[in-house]
This record gives sequence, C-alpha cells and structure tokens, in this order.
Amino acid sequence: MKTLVKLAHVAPVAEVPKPQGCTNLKLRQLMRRVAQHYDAEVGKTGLKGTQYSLLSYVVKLGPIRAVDLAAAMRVKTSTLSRNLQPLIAAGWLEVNAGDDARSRLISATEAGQTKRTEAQRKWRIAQEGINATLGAERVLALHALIDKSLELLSPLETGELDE
Amino acid sequence: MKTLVKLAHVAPVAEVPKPQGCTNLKLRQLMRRVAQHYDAEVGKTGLKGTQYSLLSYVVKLGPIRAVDLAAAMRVKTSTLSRNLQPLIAAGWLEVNAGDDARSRLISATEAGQTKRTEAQRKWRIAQEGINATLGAERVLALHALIDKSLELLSPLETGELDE
DNA sequence: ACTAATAACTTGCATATGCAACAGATGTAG
DNA sequence: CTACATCTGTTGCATATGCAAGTTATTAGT
Repeated sequence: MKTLVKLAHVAPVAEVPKPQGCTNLKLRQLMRRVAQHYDAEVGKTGLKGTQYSLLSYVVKLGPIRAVDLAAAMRVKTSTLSRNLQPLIAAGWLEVNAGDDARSRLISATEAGQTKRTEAQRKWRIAQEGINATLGAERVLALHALIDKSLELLSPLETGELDE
Repeated sequence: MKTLVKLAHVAPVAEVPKPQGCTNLKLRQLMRRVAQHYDAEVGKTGLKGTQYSLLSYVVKLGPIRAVDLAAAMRVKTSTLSRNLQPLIAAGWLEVNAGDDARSRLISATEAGQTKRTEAQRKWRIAQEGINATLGAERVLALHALIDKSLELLSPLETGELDE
C-alpha cells in the first residue's frame, strides 16, 4: 500500500495529469509488435492472425450475414468483403444464399473448422507467451482497458453529421 | 471501494485469473477505432494519422537515416521506405546524401514543418477528444500499459517521441 | 404500379505493413 | 587484392483497412 495522500485540504480535487504522447501512435506500435508475435505462431498453420480471428468469428457465429459479421468484428463491410476472399479460396469458408436475394450467409466449411481447431492451438501458445512476457495481471488490465475504451468510443462521432 | 478480501489464510497467494480473449484481436479493434477518430481530425490537413506521426518523427529527429528512423518508430525499413513516398511527393520530406554512399538522410522541408505544425493542432483536438471520451485517468493507464508492454516485448533504447 | 429511399455487397483507389529477395556499398579475413 | 559477410535500402508479393462510388435487391410512399 502506498500513501497517496495529496494534502487534501490544499488540493481537494484529485488532479490527473494530462496524458502525454499520442494514443494512436502507441496503439499502432503495440499492435504491430503483438501481431508479429501471434503471426509467428499462428502463421505455422498458413493463417495470418487476422485470418484466424475472422475464421474463428465465422465458426462461432455460424452462418452469418456480412453486415452482421462486420459489425461483430468492428470492421467495415468493404474490408470484410476482401478479407473473406483468401479464406474462401482456401476452402475454409463458403458463402451461400440467404433469405434475401441481396445478402448471403457466410459459414465455415468442414475443412475450415478443422483448420480453426489446428490454428487455435497455435493461438493459445502465442497468447500464453504474451501472458508470460507481460504478466497475466497486466494482460488482464490491458484487456479491461481496451474493452472499456471500445465501449466508450462506439457511440462516438454520431453527433457531427456534416459541416 | 469493493472488498477484495480473498480469505488470505486459505489462499495466501493472489490468484490472477487467466486472461480471456485474444490480445491481438482486441488491440486491432481498438486501434482501428482510434485511428478513425484521429483521421477524422488530422485528415482535414491532408495527412493520415500515420503520416502525421511519421512527419513528426522526422521533424523531431532531424536528418536521420532510414534504419534509425524505422527503429525509433518500430516499423520495418521496407514499410518506412514506402510510407515516405507520399510525404516526399508532397514536398514535406526530402532525402539527401549522407556520409555513407549507401545511406541517405531524411529530413523535413520548410513546408513539411509548417504542415506538421498545422496538423499538430488537429492532432491535439483529436487527442483531447480521446481524453474526454475515455477519461484522462484511463488514457494515462492505457499509455502506461502500452509503454510497459512494448518495453517487455522488445527492448528499445532509442529515444521515445511524445506527441 | 411507379418512383424514391434503403439495404447489402462489391470495387476502385490509396495507404499501411511485413517477409523475402535483391542490389549496391563497405568491411574483413587470408 | 579477392572472396565473403554485413549494412542499407528498395521491390515483388500478399494481406489489412477505409472511403466513396457503383450495383442489385427490397421496401416505402403516393
């Protein structure tokens, strides 16, 4: 326990120093480094880390429309549209007609589910490597901060329509 | 305050639950969302958030070799090589001969420094938006976690660059 | 029914990113 | 001095990502 008493009678309000540095830059740097770490393991199965995530989402969310999958993954549909291609070409994902003639349902093939299980083992190794290097507590704190930040940022930007 | 007493006499060692979810995925999701936020502001100046970071690094680190710049920014030289092109084409950066005939020195032009100052104002607006939305304390905690994680994942002694 | 607005994708364009391979310059062992 | 290793940077290939515009299908409005 540290004494965090800050002369309350002088400065009654907790003064939080302004954050230094660029959140965008820091996030990108860590993301790149972490992505490399995961790719080193998951890549052994022929999947990039991002492809593993996509495959996992499809396996879990079953036959799902692109719009809904994109929303769940927090990517634009244009991005998803293209990211699906390599996995479809590899025979891990397939797209079938849905109720609506304009939408299609994305699902994992038999081979896709097998591949996902295989890649998941590598993913776990990578994740445990992160846990070990950073420490489980730190990883937990990071996850919590990220989740909370995503939650707070989601509705953002819905105010300014145009100028 | 919540009571976190965990029957110390029964479990003397603090048991940290294993992190759930994929750190890689979470980081990418937040990074994308945050990047959009910054791009919305910084983009008004004709610079992408990533380009603003690159321009800032060059302005601060003065004439610098690609290898050293890439190390400072934590990107591969192949990535840097290409990311420089748009900024050079725009006349914001320039590359001159260095001592060694195989390496060149990257520096910001007059226009580049002006543009950087202009973009910095937009950057600040974006950063303050993040601080306001997430809360300064949360941003500070996030920055600290990211910095520590980067340090643990890849020790780098090269000078840090804030802003 | 006909037209306008929506919804669900896809595509063109541009940037970001990394791995491998390659090219040119320097350094080093013999 | 020559052959090989090393350093510095670029290029080919592939994926990731978003915005804006385009396409086709469905729904709402009159």
